Amino acid sequence: MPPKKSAEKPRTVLPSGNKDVSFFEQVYDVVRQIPKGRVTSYGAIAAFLGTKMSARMVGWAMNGSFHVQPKVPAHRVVNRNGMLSGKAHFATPTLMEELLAKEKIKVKDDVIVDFEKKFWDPAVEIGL
DNA sequence: TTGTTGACCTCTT
DNA sequence: CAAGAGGCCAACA
Repeated sequence: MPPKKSAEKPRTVLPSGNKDVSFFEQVYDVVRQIPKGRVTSYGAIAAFLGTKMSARMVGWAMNGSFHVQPKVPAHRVVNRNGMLSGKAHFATPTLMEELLAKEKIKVKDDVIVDFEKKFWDPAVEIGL
């Protein structure tokens, strides 16, 4: 085989040698701070980072959170409506519900019950 | 290289 | 009240 430099595929997240903190790292860090039994929304994280418009990026970050370490409790992150929008992206479509059930979080019709009560605002907990 | 898609949110019609 | 479009950043084709 000829000398091909691009032997490995580009890492989805956390490129090697990148010392600078990326938007994704910020998301992972915040999600890891989510206490057990609590949940947050993509927009809340995005807003805490500074731009609430980047809520989409938060979702993309979650996509790579599965192969990122330490593992990120992506099941604790839902959309603004408290709906398990990303449940289909988990290992199994019921995994998210299962994990939330272990957190004593009730899920009804793919929607977290008392979402507002279990809502964890990073801007208040971490934002000081 | 450009163009499109994506686990969203908010505003406007 | 409901539906549509815009906008952010990154990865994939």
